[in-house]
Amino acid sequence: MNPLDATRTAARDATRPDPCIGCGGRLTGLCQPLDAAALDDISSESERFAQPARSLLFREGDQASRAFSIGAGIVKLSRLLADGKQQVVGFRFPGDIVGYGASAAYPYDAELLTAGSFCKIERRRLDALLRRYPVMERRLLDMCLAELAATQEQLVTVGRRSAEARVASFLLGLEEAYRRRGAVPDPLPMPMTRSDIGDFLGLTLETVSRTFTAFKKAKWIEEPAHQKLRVLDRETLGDLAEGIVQDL
Amino acid sequence: MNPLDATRTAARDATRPDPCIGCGGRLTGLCQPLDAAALDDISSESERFAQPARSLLFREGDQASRAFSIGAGIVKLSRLLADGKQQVVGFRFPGDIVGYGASAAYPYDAELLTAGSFCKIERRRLDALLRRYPVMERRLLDMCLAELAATQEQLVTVGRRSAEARVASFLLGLEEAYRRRGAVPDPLPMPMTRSDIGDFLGLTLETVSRTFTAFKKAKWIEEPAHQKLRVLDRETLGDLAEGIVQDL
DNA sequence: CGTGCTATTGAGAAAAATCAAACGTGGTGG
DNA sequence: CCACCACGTTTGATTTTTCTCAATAGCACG
Repeated sequence: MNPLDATRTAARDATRPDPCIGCGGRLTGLCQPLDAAALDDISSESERFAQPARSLLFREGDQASRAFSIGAGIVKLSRLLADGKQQVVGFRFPGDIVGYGASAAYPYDAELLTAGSFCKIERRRLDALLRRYPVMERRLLDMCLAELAATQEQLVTVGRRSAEARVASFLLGLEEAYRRRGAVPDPLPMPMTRSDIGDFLGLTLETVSRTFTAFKKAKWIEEPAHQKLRVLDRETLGDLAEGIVQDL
Repeated sequence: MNPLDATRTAARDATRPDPCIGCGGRLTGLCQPLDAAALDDISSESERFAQPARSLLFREGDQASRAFSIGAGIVKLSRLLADGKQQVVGFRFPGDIVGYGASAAYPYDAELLTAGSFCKIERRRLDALLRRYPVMERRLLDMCLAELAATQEQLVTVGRRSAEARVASFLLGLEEAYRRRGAVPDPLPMPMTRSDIGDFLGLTLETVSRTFTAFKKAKWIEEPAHQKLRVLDRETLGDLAEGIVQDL
């Protein structure tokens, strides 16, 4: 299970006029299991919009009255602590649902790392849809279970692995996140800063930077341009992530 | 959200002859929203049993063909890494569901810290029940969302807090876990070892031990007996957990 | 009454954080 | 269009926290 992306999505045969929640035309999100009639029904309940990079989808503590489905873009979910430190809870990709949780207020900030397009739905309405379409609720449960598994995996990474293992794990996870959604771009877009990555892995930005430098020197990765990544030695990074070897 | 226990349970009016899944007579788990007819239905699908302390409910990698509901006892979920290190993913309490996840194999060991009693159900049958009783599926989704929030909270604790803050957070979380399930026993049973706690918090057992000693010296907690805990200064521990003060 | 865990305590080592400085670079405005 | 500025990144020196290794002590259980 890859902590970077929570939901698993299977490609679907038909290509329908992009209907609604979590479907960037590829029908890969929450609506994936629905039939045409249901999709029409749902379109009327939800609203699409776009936002620029670095803007906030919502803030920690805001009333959690809306859920969002990512059509395009990458979202960072993060909590700010009393002493100013930050923990990134996860990154979310197209097809993922953001903002649907157990509590009445959002438990973290959601910030766009890239420009993005979304589908917004009132929580109340989404709950009604879930009652009406049990396959949709099933799908949401499966997405939630996948996200839980990913978060537990991330807990292992942060709790018990060395700095190099954490960074290796992040890099492979990023690649895996793209793989799950279809073809892997080459090079991979990597819109997160060293600071974002550090806050995700429980490390400082300096440690992340040093580790990137070391990985580049070792030719395990390269950064052909700003915010572009190419994984050159998947094998070694995997061993490093697992702690089978502890190089550097 | 308390990372120690994932599910929130509301007390219920009627006290029925203990029916099935996750109901230690208190009807607090997955079956909480069901009516009498449904409960009868479900009883026939599930099987009860008990196990002694320190035994395994299942092992990481086992075929995940059964889910378990905890009637009594405390369960530790943990992953073993290649280098022998261990990460405790969470502790589970009566009313919680264990072993129902996204993947075909269990992603962690489940070990009883105390003697426990359980309700076992084939995954296939549980899935059928979920289709038959949408309120049950809804309940499972809510439990999953709560568990996700708790795990994210734990990620913050492990990723960004000091050793003392982590231990303080654990102690308050333990108390909160009991509070959620009714009256808080005094003193609190704390069946986990220093090593279990360390593996939960991403610390060594020595660091946990030292921190406990310091907290006892400061009179913020006491251990009136082996594996018994009393929280004496909730206030200070809370400030410490939040990083508002960094004592010691 | 041993014996095997679990816990405590100490000393030293190591990993990562912190503090600090300089460098690139992308974006903005003159 | 170019210069400048803010921000992200890199790199180095030093400090701190926590880990590791080690030895002892306390208990529960057989």
